[in-house]
Amino acid sequence: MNIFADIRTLVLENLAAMTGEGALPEGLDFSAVAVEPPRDAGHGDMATNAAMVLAKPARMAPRAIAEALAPRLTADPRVETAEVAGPGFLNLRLAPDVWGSLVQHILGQSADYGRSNLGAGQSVNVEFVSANPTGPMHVGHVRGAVFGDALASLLAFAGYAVTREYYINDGGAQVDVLARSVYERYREAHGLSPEIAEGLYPGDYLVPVGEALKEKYGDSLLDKGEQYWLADVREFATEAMMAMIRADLAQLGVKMDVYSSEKALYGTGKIEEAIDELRSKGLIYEGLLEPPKGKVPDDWEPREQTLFRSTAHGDDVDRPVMKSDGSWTYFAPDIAYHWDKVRRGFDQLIDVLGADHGGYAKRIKAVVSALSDGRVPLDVKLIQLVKLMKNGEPFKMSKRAGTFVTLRDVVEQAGADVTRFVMLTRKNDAPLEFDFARILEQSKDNPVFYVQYAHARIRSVLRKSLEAGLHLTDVPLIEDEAEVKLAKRLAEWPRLVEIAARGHEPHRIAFYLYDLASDFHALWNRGNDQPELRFLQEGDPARSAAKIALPRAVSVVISAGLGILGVTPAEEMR
RNA sequence: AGCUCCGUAGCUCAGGGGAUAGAGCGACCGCCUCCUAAGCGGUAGGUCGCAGGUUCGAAUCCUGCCGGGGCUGCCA
Repeated sequence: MNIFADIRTLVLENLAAMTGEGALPEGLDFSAVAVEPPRDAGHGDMATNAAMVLAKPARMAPRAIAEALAPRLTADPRVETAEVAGPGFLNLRLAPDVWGSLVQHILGQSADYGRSNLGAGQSVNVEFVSANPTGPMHVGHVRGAVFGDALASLLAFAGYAVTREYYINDGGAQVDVLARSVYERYREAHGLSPEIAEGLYPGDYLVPVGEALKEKYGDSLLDKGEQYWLADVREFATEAMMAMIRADLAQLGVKMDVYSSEKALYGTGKIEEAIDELRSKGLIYEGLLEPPKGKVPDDWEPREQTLFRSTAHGDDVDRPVMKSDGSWTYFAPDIAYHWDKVRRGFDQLIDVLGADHGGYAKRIKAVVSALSDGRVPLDVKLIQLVKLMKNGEPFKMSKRAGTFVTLRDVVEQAGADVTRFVMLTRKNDAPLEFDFARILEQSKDNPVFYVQYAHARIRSVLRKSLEAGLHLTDVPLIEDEAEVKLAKRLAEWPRLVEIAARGHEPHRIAFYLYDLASDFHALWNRGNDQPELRFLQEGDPARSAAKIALPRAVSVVISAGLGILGVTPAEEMR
């Protein structure tokens, strides 16, 4: 039940009827007609812009349309008043019992309230994290992980069939570096002093991997040339890293549906296939690239390369898929990977990338556009950097200085719930300050506690009411304006879900929950001044039961919203 | 130089064609014999970076400029 959508339908029906009666010209486009909550609550419960939008195409005065529409709307039992206001708004005030039925509906629907059929079962692939398997996940990855996971949950709630996917970059030079680094730790495990050359990964997290390697291979790899052990060590080390990353993700509460391997694309003809597919569309050619604009590298030499004509699909320059020595660039397996996703039949693709990869968005979009003949939309969500702070001071993160902050550090200090919620209190394209001191504080500075506190208060009331043997009812008693305001907020939930899902913006859920909690706390405090508004009414079980229905509906929505964000709704605050 | 994101209250940020632009923090004034004050109410605080354009209507869309972050051939 989405009241805004329902009333919009009512408006559209009446506009159609007016057309039928000749009160409006034929063939008008009603798609811009909106029914929305007004900015100012004094204007009513919802407003429609129908008259203003239609005035010009209908060649009529907005007020004339609005005045003709108003009595038709008030004929519906749900609409109490419809007033023309401002430049032509039609402000609607709904019948008071609408809010009561809404609460009943929410309690009946429970966790399904707000679930939408927006996606209509379309399949969406959300690729996120995709951190290189060369070390533990650090804070920079956390935001992308949380964002991708919450977006996936949001889309599922909005009726999409969602696949969460991680692309393992295990095919490039960096996994060779990993293997060499682990090999040194393997030597160390044998009592030899490791030679961590410049360019190798120095982190301690590889020490146990070296030991495990010794467990498996004994001393059989010692004093052997790289060609002898590189492939085995690489596979061993990559698997160890992926096990670590999976554990990190699990700690954050992220579970992937599919792990795709870059390495698995090599030597199987899949890259060749993908490139051939592009070639068959006339998008592959041998050519020279212009030097980059602006600062030209000193050692620039024009070289003939195999290029992808990405400019035919919106990119700024064509991109090399093959190096001048004939080997693939990193871009080639990316093409094959996205070709694979297209062929698996997804209706939509989403790539969640760090903002530092922003330069790749256009070429990947070009790939998907070319390989799907423009059929499959790809949305690239860029995640801005996380600025680590401590007491308002920037907190530098450096591998060398040993202040390398891992996902594990963050989750162990702040907890998964706090980490997830805070990471979602910014738009993905805005930088985020993550202040350890502030986040550990259990106060109003911390939005997670604010929302959870509201939920905990409701659960507390509910526990008390059950102890008192109350017979709950789904029929609420809504008297006060603070209660009406809260109910209206609940009415916005389905609409908000659709807006957030449409825009791929899970942060809207977090902000909504904050507002909902705020309305709830306001009502709660009103009970301090006006005891008759308290949920639990001494000696009046029937009234108590009716008063509790509204907060129960609030807890249903908070719980659903937090569920989308992957945050546990607290039963109590300790 | 190009591409891209950002510029809204002292600070951190929502809003992203509609009416008088919002929240939190900070400041100031109030509210606990009470379902958890981890809360609530109020006051003060704004040329929505600048200039044009589109529109009945622009913080929102377009163009240009200014300022800041990120990226910018054969690394991933």
